[in-house]
Amino acid sequence: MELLMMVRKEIERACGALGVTALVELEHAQDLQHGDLTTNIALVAAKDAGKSPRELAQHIIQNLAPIEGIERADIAGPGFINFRFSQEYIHTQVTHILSDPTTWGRISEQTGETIMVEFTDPNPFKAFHIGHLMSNTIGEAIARTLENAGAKVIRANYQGDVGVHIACALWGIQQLGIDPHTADEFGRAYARGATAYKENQEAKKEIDLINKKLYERSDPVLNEVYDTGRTHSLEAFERIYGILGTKFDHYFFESEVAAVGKAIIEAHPGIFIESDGARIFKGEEYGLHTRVFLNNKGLPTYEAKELGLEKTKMDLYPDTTRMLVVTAHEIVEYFKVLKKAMELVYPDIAEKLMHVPHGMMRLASGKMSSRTGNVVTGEVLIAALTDAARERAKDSRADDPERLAQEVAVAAIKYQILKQGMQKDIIFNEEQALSLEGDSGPYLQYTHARTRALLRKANEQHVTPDAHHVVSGNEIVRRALQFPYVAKRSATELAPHYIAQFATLLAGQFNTWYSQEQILDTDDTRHKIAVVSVVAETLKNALYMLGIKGPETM
RNA sequence: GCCCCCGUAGUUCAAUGGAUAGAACAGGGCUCUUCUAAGGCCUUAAUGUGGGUUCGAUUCCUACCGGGGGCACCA
Repeated sequence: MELLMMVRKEIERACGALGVTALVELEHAQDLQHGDLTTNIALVAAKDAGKSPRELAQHIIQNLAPIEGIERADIAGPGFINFRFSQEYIHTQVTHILSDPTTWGRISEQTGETIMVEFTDPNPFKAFHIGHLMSNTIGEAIARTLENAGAKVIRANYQGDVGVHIACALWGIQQLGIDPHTADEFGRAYARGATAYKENQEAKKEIDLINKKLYERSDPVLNEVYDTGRTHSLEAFERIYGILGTKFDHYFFESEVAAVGKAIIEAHPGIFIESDGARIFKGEEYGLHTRVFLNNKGLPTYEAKELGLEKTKMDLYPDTTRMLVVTAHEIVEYFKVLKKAMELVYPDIAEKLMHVPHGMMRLASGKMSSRTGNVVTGEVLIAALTDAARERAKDSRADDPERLAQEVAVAAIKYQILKQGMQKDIIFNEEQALSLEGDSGPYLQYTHARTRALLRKANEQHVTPDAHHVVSGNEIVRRALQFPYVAKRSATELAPHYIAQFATLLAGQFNTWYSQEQILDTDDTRHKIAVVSVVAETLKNALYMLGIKGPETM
């Protein structure tokens, strides 16, 4: 990273000397044939300089002072200037990676920041479906990417434990005679209640009554069912978090932020005006749309609760410098209204808040909906994948095949979500989801396990890595050296898929090399083991950032 | 109707305004007497349409077409 800055400074100096003032963009080359670093400065500045791009590039190169770590600079294509790392630089970097593998890839861009990342957000008494799996996967990866960049991260989970949807579920539990001690059937109960609420006037009245009683906590029998069910629902979620590898620092509940939100609305009558007995915010005045914050019964809606939530977050964690809310993009428009309202009510908090929308998990059969029960639950998907992975794990070298099967299953799910840009929906395809081959999480795990096996063998043979003048596998090492840059981009753009793409590219390069070269028992084994080590540590740390386990054996 | 997101091989996805648009899956053909075949090699195949900006557009702007989401008391 430091070298990149030095090179950029030197280009700027050389350009300045030539009277060229354009912004210098220096990037890692995508195609390593071109070199390691590349700039398009000559193409950008050619017109102003009154020279052809290649001619200008030539002048810039002639003005460059030697840079330590750079072997040479040359012109290519329409006028790119490409820089190549020197062997000494590569050697230094590899030595550094081998001596301190755990910090490899770590950067300091977000040092000093305290960032709260809210994600997953399932509702008790409702199914934990693959949409929640998606939010959890993306949120955890973002959290880890930010931690890698030096930030202190607070993982938060916000859950709707009050409101009509809960009343629907409780009604369903009563109707179907479901035991509130087991959360398995809650999804079905909710679907039953939600359907009845829409289609059946009698049921709607009953459910509204339940909702009122819950709000007042006036019915001891109902309270008992609610409290028991809530506890077991949350415990069921906790089991899934355990499998997925997320540990939350704090759980926020609608029940505790509702009053906070309501108070804020009432304290700002000029912003949240009365209309048809409700309190609304006129988003239209800001090019957005109008939303209801308190309904005509004076009860806080989602919007009001959200207002209370962000305030509660800051009260609890006053050192927070940024607050991210990771959700599906279906609430993008709501969130804009919320953000505008917050800017008027508490601008200092609003400024820190950022909505991070991701695509939706959808089924081939249409939109997933817990209201109709048309959902694939997280547990079902994990179980199906674990079954598939177990078949393979039987023939593996793992000490604990069952554990491996689960780690592979989680990797397969997470990678499928993280390999693509977050904004896009994922059409859930069972066949593809169950695939453990090709461009997949297990592919990365397998490659990692393969590197570890080589390192174990090398260790048994007392072969130590030698980072000097790595010849075979040189291009793999040069690719790996881009890791911190990729990590930086992921952190600043909140886009973990760059890590996933990078890891797959590196793994592919390694596997090709592996199939062509003998690693152990050759003259340059010590150099090759250095390459293997670099790949192993890079993949391990990249997988960690994605929230995927890197087993030692497979 | 208004607002937001998305249109890339048969399919699922990549591509920082740049160099020959990359992978994987599916199809066809090879490859374990050698360090992990969940691997590797070969092979066919794509930027929705029309304008514009630019030295250069998958990327930015615009219109249209297609898909998705949202648009007042659910979340």
